[in-house]
Amino acid sequence: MAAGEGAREEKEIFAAFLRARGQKRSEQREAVVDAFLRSNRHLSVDDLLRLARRKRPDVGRTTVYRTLKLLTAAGLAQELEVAGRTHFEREHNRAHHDHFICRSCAEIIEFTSPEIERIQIDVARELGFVIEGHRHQIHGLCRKCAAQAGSAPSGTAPAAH
Amino acid sequence: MAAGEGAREEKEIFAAFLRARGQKRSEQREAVVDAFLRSNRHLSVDDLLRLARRKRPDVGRTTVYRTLKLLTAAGLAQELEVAGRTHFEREHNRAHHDHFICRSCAEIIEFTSPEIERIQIDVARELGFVIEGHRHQIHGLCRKCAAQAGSAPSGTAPAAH
DNA sequence: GTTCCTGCAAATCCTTTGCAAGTTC
DNA sequence: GAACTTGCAAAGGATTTGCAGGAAC
Repeated sequence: MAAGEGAREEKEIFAAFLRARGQKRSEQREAVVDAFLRSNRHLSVDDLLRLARRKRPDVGRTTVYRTLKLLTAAGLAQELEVAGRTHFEREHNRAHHDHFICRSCAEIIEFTSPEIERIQIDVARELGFVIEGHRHQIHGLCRKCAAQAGSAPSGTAPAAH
Repeated sequence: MAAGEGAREEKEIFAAFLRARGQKRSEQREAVVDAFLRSNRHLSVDDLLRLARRKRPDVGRTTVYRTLKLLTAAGLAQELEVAGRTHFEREHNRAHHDHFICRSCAEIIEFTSPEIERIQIDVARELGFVIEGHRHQIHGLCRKCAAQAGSAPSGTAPAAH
């Protein structure tokens, strides 16, 4: 696993974040944070609970919820709604990206588009809107599932509403 | 209220939709549908319940949920997540649009961008992804709230992640 | 020692479902 | 009359909160 590249920096940020708010560290919290930073995927609360418990079997679900709140507040995590379920992903220093979500296999494919970014900013400026973040999800079928689903020529995108 | 322009057409579509599935009409269902089509805003389930009850005080929350499912299946409504709450908006014959959502006053501003549409389709094609729909929300502060929030020169959009 | 953290269980909140009674066709 | 709808109440599932005990500072 060559996962933890930036993890050190993020852990420091998190530690500073806690210090600034007069909060303390704890073994369980650390297990959750480590598991979260070690992963590069989109995790549900249960995913993270499972991962954290590999290190510390006594981590409770409540702690995972609370820690995710902290990570989000610290700017290290971002919430993401997938099929009604809340997921989280690392956020720090990540290039902005949007998501394709396959409704069949639930795979999440990330993509970036500087053009879309730019257009958004333009439109926001016109409206006087100050952008703080955004959430952009496209749902449909990934290549594999589309192929399985039968004909579905991938060149003809059906009504994208 | 000059609201119900296309409502007639939509009511017909809905009626046909029900017929095609061997389902029946009912007073309550009609009250919900009317309230929904009369509104042009983004409604929560409770909003719609309240509106529908103005016509028929005996409409139950369950019926609102069930009717919204039907409207969505019929392509007349679209789900929309706002601050963790599910909202619905009319969908039929509406140009596709995305949403700015103000985190301060919760106002929802719609915007459209054919460019973004086009780029999405291009990217999807590259990935072999078949688009069925998408959800694009930008959150931040609307002009009013940004002004109130103090300095915040609207020209300088802060880190849009 | 004080303050914060934890897990559990209970409480919430939103949404769905089972069911008996009422409607629509 | 058969099939569909309804509202209620109960069930579900996700997330939050109250609390007594334990850990960090």
